[in-house]
Amino acid sequence: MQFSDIKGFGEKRIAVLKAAGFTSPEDLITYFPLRYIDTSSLTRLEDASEGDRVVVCACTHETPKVAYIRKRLNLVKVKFIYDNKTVWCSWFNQPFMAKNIVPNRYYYIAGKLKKFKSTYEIVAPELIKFTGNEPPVIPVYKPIGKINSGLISEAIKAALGAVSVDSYIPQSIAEKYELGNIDKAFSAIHFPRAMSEVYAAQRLLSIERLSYMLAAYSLIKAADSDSRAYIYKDKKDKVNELIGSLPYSLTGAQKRCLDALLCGFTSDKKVNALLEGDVGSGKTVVAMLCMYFAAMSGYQSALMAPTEILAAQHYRNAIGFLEKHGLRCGYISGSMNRREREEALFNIAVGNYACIFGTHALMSDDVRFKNLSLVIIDEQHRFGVAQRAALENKSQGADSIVMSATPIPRTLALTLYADLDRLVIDELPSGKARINTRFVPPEREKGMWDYIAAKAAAGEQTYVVVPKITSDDDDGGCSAETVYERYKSRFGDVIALVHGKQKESERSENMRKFAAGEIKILVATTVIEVGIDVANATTMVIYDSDRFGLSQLHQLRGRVGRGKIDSYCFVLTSAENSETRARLEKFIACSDGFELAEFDFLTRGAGDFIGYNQHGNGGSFPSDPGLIALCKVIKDDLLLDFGATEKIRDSLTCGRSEFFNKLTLN
DNA sequence: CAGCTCCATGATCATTGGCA
DNA sequence: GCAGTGCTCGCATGGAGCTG
DNA sequence: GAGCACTGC
Repeated sequence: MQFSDIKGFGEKRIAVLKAAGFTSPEDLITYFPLRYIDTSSLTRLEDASEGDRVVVCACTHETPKVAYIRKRLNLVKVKFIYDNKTVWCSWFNQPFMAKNIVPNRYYYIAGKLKKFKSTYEIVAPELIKFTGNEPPVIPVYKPIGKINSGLISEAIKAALGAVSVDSYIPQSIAEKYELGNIDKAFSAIHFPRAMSEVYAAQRLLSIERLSYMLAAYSLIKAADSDSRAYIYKDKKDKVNELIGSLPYSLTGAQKRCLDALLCGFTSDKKVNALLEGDVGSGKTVVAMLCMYFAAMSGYQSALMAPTEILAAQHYRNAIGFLEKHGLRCGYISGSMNRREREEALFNIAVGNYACIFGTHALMSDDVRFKNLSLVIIDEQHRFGVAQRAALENKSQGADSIVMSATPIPRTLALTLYADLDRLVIDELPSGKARINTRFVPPEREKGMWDYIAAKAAAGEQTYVVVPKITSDDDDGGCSAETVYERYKSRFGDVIALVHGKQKESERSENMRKFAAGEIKILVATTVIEVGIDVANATTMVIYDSDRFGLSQLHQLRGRVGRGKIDSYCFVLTSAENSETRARLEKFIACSDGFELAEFDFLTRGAGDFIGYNQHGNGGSFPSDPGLIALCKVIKDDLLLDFGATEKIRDSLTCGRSEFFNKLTLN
């Protein structure tokens, strides 16, 4: 089937679609609606609040006309009547709307509600003619170039009529778990007769997708022979020697994880581990000790980081650490010039470098290792199935360790990383300061200020974190700017503001001043979440704390207490409801990132941990722990089914696993 | 820093003719 | 193939935040 | 006004 078979698609539009990566109508099947307009459930505007998406059915009695307000701005504003009540609809710069709207005809009007006193208004709503036989639920797609939602819908309709989607889950298993038919689910997602059909279909697609992924992981793991290709000499004593020479001692958790890894290396099975630890728990040292161990047997090891900055940082650390102990370290990144790159490639290939650091450039084809026995990947949650398969391929026979800094909830990790041995560094280095967390009700804010002032006088510093930069959207929350002004009038000049919209120079200058202690109070958005380390900062204030996930709050809290002085984290909120209170209670009571992550996961689902790269929610990742558990069970059944296993294996080798493997973690 | 996408803004505040 | 007609659908811009 | 289908050449 071709686009040209569909009415409305000519030369230009087909070109647009091709440019967007859609070669045929079938490709559009996984282009899910952004949202739906449900004409079967009309909104009572009295019950709706500002900003809600509403749908009403109304007509106007007047002939609309265009008001020319000034150059380049005109307005069509029409009084629509529904149910004896008035809704104003305005269209800016769309003068043609005036002649499109026929008086005394009924329309469905869908858009975001604005309220003023007792009047309702919708700016630039969608207008759908009421005919009495239109579909009850109308899908809305994100336009592709200048191709509008309706046209996309037409193409999908044609495609769905011409092909059928088949499931990775065989009939028998689908029946066993009452999953329903995936082909029908695709139709339901695009052309639902009621919203309930959409939800059911989304659920099914999620299940299909995750169980596919899980099965694929298992297959990748199984295809990769478990037995090791590189035999290490038992040089644990050398590693211990190195540990002894460190200016600090390892924590119990670090030792435990390292031991487990070293035991793995010297066993006859390959190591596939997930090494998790909070920021500051010392994962990197463990990683480097492993690299050292590999080098003691004459092998190469590689550490891959997600960004150039991190890769470079690891490399610098390595120079100060591993090179001192006689190991040559190399670095490779995409931004090297030709000469540097070639030199690096040469040294890697002949084995001059024992330990190699870099970004994903490490994975490119021209990088050839002499004898790579260990691959360590730092903080990559962005790898889908395909990449994981590719990496497995690249590092044939090598041990691999995946490091993650964001605590992944246990339940989720056990599912997604079922093929990896999970090691957790759940202990922070001793000698670190305690952090006390307190809830500050509004009436105590003044008292808190006095505390901050006292601390500032004593030379200690404070972070003030706010969820957003400006407050023009005015949803009632605090903004960095308003809080900054308030603090400025209270504390004077010892204060600075930092946010993502500032010029880099301004931001880094403020950061520098804070780090140097010239500034005592830093008002900031979440830009400070990572990569700032000021030992003298002992107080953290978080406004509108309900707007952050628990894990994020935990990350923020980790910015203080980095020196020896005990620290405080104050959380404020204007939210009253019991659920947000419960979350904050949990945060206050608990200082373990993993526990918080788990709590977030169980109460709010996986949304905070998993990013989608799909439009709308069709087939997004199941965020419900119960559903994830179900997928695990289905995965096991899939692996027992020969036909299903073959199908999945095929999809992997063809690199054609389509949308079912496009999931990314963040 | 650049380039991208998403999203709010744009005019007024009431709909309307008689009263003070 | 191409010109002409008539159909349907249709804003433009800037700020904010994210990604490379 | 853009893009497309349709008609008539």
